[in-house]
Amino acid sequence: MTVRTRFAPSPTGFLHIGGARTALYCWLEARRRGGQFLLRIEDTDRERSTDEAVQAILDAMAWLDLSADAPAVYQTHRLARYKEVAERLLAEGKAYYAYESKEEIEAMREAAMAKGEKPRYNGYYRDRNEPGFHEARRDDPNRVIRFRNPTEGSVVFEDKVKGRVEWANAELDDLVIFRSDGWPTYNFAVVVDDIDMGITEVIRGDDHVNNTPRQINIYKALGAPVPEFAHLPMILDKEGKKLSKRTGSVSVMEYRDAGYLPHAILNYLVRLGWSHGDQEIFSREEMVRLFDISDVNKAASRFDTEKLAWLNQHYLKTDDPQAIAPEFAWHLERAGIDAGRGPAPADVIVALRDRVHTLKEMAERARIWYAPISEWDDKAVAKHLRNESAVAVLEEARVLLAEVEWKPESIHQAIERIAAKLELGMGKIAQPLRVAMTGTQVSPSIDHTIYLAGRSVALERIADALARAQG
RNA sequence: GCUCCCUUCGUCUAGUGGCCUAGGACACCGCCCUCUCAAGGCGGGAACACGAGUUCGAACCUCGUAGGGAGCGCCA
Repeated sequence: MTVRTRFAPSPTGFLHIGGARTALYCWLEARRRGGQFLLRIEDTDRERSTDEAVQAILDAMAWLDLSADAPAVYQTHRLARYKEVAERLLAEGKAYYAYESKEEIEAMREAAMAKGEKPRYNGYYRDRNEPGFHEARRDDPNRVIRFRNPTEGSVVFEDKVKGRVEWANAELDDLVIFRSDGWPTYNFAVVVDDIDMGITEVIRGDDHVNNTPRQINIYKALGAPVPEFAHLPMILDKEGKKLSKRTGSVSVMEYRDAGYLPHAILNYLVRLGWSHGDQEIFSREEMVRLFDISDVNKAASRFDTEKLAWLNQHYLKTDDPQAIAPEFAWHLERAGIDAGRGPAPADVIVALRDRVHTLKEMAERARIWYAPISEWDDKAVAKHLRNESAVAVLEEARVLLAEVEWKPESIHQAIERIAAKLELGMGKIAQPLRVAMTGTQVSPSIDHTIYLAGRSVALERIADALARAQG
């Protein structure tokens, strides 16, 4: 039997970090075992689902390059099928109509809580099947369909992450499977879909563990094979609280905006709750080959942006600059920088990748090569430009850089010649030139900084700096 | 309240009864390198929640305790 996993988000917002990890694990498990990864949009909550959210989730999945093996399934397109299955359950006596109002249900819950019991439905209509009873109530606005849950015994399943979980049926009540508005509820739609889609491995967040026994009972009532389950622990924020916008970014696409590479995010996520010995760096191929859902940890883990940043820089440093260039260009544009005139983005990446953790930061630092210096650091000017040796250095540079072959190595040699001629250390040479080229005292190595500016811009800036040094 | 789940350095984790005076990574600190900033190299501090038990021996097994989390919807 082919392994089939699915990622089933409800489109009520963007794809968040936790969802992305769930999707990744589903994708990896399917890939490693030569199976299929499917996508299902759980949009039965018509109040909160939006088309924009669907698109946002699809976009994020595409950016992370987690592709599904079939077009997405939308629950709203499957209403007829849910009705058909519910009718069957009704006909077989495995489900029944109930007519309590929401207020009555609420009162029932409160009464149970007051007695120190678990709030459950009392099964009032469970056995009301005298002739004509339900026909008379066909149009009751409160009519729902409830699942007739077994009352005895227990449900046992072997969770691939949590291990053996056992649940007494006595703890479960008769859940609503069809609402009074004519739409199925989550627990029912999920089971029908997973059966119809041939899902063999249900991988999802562990906030669903409690739903699993109920769902297994529905599988059994339907006579369908029960899939394997794997419940992933939560991802918490730095403080150990539930991830929320208050304490940092939660949306995958916000991380794109912040300058992270998709692969860095994937690598971070795959290591959050899973490991392969001491290995930290995983190519996509290695992830697919080594990942095993059974090796996932049971405990929740915290999202640490600093480690993500380290990984991001690792990939900035080791990936082919040409491969990163398009994403970098996207950030340049986003920063309002016109990359049309100026150095090749790949060259800029090489110059800056040891110095920044994100592409956003890189774009900001790259500005000096694509636009005029907008701001001069007064301290830098005072310290490195306003002295005799600086003037001498700049004058020598103006001459040499006008004729040197325009490549970093030659520029480097030219600078060394200046140092030798003026009998100055590199510090006395590089800093004035750096201030001249950037307006600040921080930049990549001075030869590359000059090279990336291009000859005409470099000479212009030196002339400008000379004016400042003397004025 | 009830049910279920979880607990190794600050963080992510290795560890499945002797290889553990508990390993790696991020972060932090120090030194080296150095034209600035980084990157890099070398080194350092830092953890088995607690208590019983089983055993010749326990981070690993059992039971309690404490702490944390999830769920208990006509939300998903």
